Amino acid sequence: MDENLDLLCEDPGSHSDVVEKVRGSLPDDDTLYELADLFKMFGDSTRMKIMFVLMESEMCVCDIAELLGISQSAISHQLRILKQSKLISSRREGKNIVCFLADDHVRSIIDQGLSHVLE
Amino acid sequence: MDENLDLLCEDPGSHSDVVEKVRGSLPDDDTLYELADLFKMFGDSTRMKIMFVLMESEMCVCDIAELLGISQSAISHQLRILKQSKLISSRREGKNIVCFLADDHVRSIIDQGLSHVLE
DNA sequence: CTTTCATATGAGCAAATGTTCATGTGTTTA
DNA sequence: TAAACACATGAACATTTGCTCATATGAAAG
Repeated sequence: MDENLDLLCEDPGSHSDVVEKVRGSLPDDDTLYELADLFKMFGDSTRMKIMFVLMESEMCVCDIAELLGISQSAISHQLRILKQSKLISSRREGKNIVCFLADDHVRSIIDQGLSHVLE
Repeated sequence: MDENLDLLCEDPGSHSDVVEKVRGSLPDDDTLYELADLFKMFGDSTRMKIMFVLMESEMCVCDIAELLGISQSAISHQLRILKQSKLISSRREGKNIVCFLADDHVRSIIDQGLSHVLE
């Protein structure tokens, strides 16, 4: 038995065809880091809450802060990061800065995550 | 102009209908934290690489380590975390532990991320 | 049973992360 | 122009995170 095993860890120099094939199929490093950085945005509960709120309606900073019960400063810091990642945009409207989702991918990414979490 | 503005930050007690409506539409806290924890798994480049590899083929730990040029210990630590999140499973096969994706959502989540990153 | 190979794991450490606090910037209103 | 409001930002701090190094476990081969 086990004659079709091609994973040969004892031989570090010449690995199996499978390993070489997989090596060639990996995305380049830039793409990989960009991708990880993107998902990092969804990996914090404060940012997650902000995006959930903005999925329902655009909203100014202080309303987001009070709705979520998080300090205005904390919200502002996180909004800065989300804007850098091009996930959120904003416009000035009188005294307020109104924030909104900048990318429809946000919805589909969160939905994919939800369908995993909700079994 | 601006007569339809219903964001009233000066009045902290009674906020607009929109804010109240959004508050009711937010998922419960447990779901939110689970979701953030899920995306946290995709937010590290090492774990991302591991999942990319396993999207192509199941593979034992030492092959993953050598293929990615990352220490066996580091890989093992990350695999532990990924298994806790039910994203990866493994089975023993002789001396080796063969790892594989435990959930098809992994593919769809990564694909959604990729379509954002690749414009 | 002893050795070897594959993997797991704990301690320690450096770097990244998220918050608070204080203060700065910019816009509106008095 | 001065005061008030909305938001941004930097420093400081505590926590989390991901790695290395050393060592433990566990199956398999001799």
